[in-house]
Amino acid sequence: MSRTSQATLGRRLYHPDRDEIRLESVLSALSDPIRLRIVRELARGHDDMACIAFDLPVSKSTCTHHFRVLREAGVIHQYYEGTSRMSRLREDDLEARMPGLLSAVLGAA
Amino acid sequence: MSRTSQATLGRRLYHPDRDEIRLESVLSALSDPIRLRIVRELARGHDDMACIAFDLPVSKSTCTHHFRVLREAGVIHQYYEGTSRMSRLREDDLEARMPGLLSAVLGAA
DNA sequence: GTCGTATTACGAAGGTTGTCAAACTACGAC
DNA sequence: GTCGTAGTTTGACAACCTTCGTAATACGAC
Repeated sequence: MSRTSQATLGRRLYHPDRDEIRLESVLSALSDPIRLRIVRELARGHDDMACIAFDLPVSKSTCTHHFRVLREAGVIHQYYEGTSRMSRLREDDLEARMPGLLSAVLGAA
Repeated sequence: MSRTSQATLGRRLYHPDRDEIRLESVLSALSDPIRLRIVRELARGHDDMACIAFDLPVSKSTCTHHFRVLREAGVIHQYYEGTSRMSRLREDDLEARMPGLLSAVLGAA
């Protein structure tokens, strides 16, 4: 304990490198309606968003779970800002690895 | 019994209509490595293919299962031809419902 | 330090998925 | 008719996924 502001750094969040992002994982991450909704909101979303801003119809722990799946698949980037966890779409990385995929998903009915 | 060539017709295969194809189902269907491999082969594939032509590293029943998932998601169309079951990508339907998705998936690493 | 907020971690229930083997059905060739 | 080939169906199993509640943690404000 002790070290006060180390904690934020201590809470490490795994993010795959750009070239570690796997198509299967991304598709799988996007195949859940709640996660799709998160991604759509992030895409519409003008700015990075805290988890709480999404107002999802699930419990807090389930929410954490879905954000983790998206992050570990490489779809979103997350970082701590005070007590909140901000999320941002990894649009550039996705576009580099699977060109057109994200926009096709967002554009679909 | 009796009616000889009725049987092929009797074995009905469910296919969703074009406008029943759901994004989540398609993404989920494509998120499995074996199914992705099937789709890639079909896309490269010049012609409709029988299941056996794929030479997949799984048992027959598992094979049946994967083809069914693809068919019920609306990704492929299947029909009987003698003792074989032929498969074909529903490229037009997919393109109409989720433009660019299939080619993005096929183009990805 | 204490308190409140945002979030994570743990553990469990319930459902779905991928896999197989064994038994079965449908068709074509003979 | 019989035989072989292609595929299905059933039933099983382990692994995973989604969900939750509860307990714990990290930070900001006081």
